[in-house]
Amino acid sequence: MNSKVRTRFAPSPTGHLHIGNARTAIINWIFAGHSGGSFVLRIEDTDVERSTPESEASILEDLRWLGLDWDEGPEKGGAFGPYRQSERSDLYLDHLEMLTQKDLAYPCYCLPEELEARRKAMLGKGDTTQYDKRCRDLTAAQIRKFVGEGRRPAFRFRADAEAVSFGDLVRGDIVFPGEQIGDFVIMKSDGTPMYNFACVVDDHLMGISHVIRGDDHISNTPRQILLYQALGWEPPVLAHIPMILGPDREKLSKRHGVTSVDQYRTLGYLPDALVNFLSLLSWSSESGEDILSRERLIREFDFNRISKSASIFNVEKLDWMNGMYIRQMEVRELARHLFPFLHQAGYPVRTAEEVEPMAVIFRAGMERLSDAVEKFRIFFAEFPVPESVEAAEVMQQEASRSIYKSFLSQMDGVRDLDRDAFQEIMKNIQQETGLKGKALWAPVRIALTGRVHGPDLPGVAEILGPEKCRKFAARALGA
RNA sequence: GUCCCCAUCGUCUAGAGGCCUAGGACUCAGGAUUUUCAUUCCUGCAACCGGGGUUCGAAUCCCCGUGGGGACGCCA
Repeated sequence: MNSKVRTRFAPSPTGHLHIGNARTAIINWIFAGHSGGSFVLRIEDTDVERSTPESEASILEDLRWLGLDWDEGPEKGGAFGPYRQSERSDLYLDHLEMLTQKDLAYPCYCLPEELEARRKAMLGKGDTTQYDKRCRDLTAAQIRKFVGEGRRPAFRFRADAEAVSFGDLVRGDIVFPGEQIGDFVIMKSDGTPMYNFACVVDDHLMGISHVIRGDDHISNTPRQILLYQALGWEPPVLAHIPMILGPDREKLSKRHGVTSVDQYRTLGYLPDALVNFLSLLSWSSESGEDILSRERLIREFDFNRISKSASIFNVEKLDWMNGMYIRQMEVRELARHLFPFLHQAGYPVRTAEEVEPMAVIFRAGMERLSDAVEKFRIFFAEFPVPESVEAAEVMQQEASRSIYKSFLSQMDGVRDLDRDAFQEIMKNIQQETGLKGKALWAPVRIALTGRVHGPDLPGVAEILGPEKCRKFAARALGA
């Protein structure tokens, strides 16, 4: 008996990586790390209609961006491949054969339209909508007739259990009445396997020890348990984690707006913050702390600390957390993260290095990386434009004009304008004009940045440099 | 409709019978620091869905309601 922990994340490539799936991936990744096991990535592309290579590529990219590296899977290989279900057809066919041999699966010639009509009728009567088993025991003649009509069969599992129960790591024992489970399709008429079937075959063959997935899969589980039993296999340990809901308390979906990982990346969220935040939905550290490094997440993870109830995605807390990560990050690294946003905004930045000083003075007020576009504008504008009536008014005041004159004369001949030099100049202006505090600083800030508020002014002036400072002050006087 | 799951501040949560006049975090309000804003720090507002049990004692255990969610596909 191999006791090594193996978890898996099995997305279907039918769109971008969704925030809810990302959370599932995170827990799987964390638990594998926690147990010293392996994290397997498997692509469930059995839906020929909706699966696309582009989606697969984007999901892989998002996973990598989140830092959820997989030990086995596409582009990585491994001893249990292939890792795309579309490349494992033979396996499903073989196991279907095993089931039909044992008469646990049978061909069903019903057409989708026929099934749909019957399902509607059942729903109208208020019954459980499940297959009426009419193809269960077809005679050879009946089969010939269907084949003659050109029908290709799907295969259904013969579900006769009285009840199905299974243990769940977060919920304990769950029991489903057998009559609730109809004869479900395991192989489509086009020869591709259905989710429940492929999932069971692959999880077993890939040696998956723990299946950790969203609790919307709970009602699938009894069907899968039946398949494990039919195939003579031991089911893996199951853990159904609560779902993430939108603000309206419904399953998070596209109509809730921003729900995919790539959108959060574009908006300026850090992967560390997103991973930390998502891991805290339905899970909490024993210490009660919120800011947790990946190392701590991995070390402190415990299924006993996963709550059973669904949680609502609360962007405000993510914003706060992202700000915390921005503030605690090394400046060099922050600048590297900021660079693409500034570059894309059209600012003439050449290297991440030249962004560092700006990052230093503005980081305290940032929640998202993209905030830098707006905040850093003052460093790239040809001239600062007063951004409010208040600013414009202050600039016109007589007291401000005397400050600007004094500032200009103080700046005469200044070549290096570091913080201390600027501080010195301000002190001199204070003596010259008799103005101090806000009355002194606000006009200067407005002249240099066009704004009433902003970070520490000496720092701003240092980055602007003496040339611009002179130019802007003169402009303020002339305006 | 049927089945399954869930239920503590607005939100994320702590709580595994007495440590609970229910703790923390986000948000919000007020204050301190500061040339402004922000950061940081301090203070405050704010919750055990309802009803029955069990028990000396229940947010915690049981039952029934109610509410919410999920599933019921030749989707995953």
